Amino acid sequence: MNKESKIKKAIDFQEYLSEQLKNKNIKKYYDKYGKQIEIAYQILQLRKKEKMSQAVLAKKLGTNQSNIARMESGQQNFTTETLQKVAKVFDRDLKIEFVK
Amino acid sequence: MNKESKIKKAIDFQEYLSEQLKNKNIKKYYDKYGKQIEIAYQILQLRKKEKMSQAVLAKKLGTNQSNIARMESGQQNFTTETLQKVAKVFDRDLKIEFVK
DNA sequence: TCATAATATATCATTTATGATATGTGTCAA
DNA sequence: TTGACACATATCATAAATGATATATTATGA
Repeated sequence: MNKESKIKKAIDFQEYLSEQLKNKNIKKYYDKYGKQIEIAYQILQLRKKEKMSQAVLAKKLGTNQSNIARMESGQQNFTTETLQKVAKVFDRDLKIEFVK
Repeated sequence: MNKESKIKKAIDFQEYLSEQLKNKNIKKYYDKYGKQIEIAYQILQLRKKEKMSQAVLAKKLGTNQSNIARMESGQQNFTTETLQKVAKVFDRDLKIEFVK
């Protein structure tokens, strides 16, 4: 079975991802940006769940809509302070750990 | 039982912390800086466990000793990129979540 | 004690995250 | 169609993270 058909057969994101990461370039990119894409997605999900617009979330965070769009675009290298603010808005605890 | 003696009787850090956080000023400070102090501590522990000096860790991270000291002092508002680099050095996965 | 390593602190330059405004694009309901 | 809303993107200024060097302080072993 070649790579393409393996990918087509992939049943979930994890499987798809591990296949993609066999490509050195993708791997390198992922090591650097993967985490922030993941965070971006989490924030988007939290916001959607509350049926909140970017503008409203922005106000709650003390910033502006364009900043939220940037945050959710996955191009953001967040600081812990920013993540803390987001957690507070959504009444969550921010968990940051180095796990084996 | 007054506050002081409660604190003295505190058996662990969590208990001590929740007592301290009843003070509004401490609470406010903690909301802003608590997470980074926690991270600082985690990094220190990882480094100590490997019996690694700040200078050696610095080299592995592509930075310098003073920067590690700053990181471990708890005055650092880390970015996810920095945390990713640390995770990589210690062969860990960085976990960032918003938990209920 | 002394020498040396380890860590902390001060300071500066540079890069980057964030705040902010403006504007473009698409959607949807009236 | 038009107007309002939601989101994306471009750009700029500013604050802050990080890189870097020097030096002070502390810990530790000979």
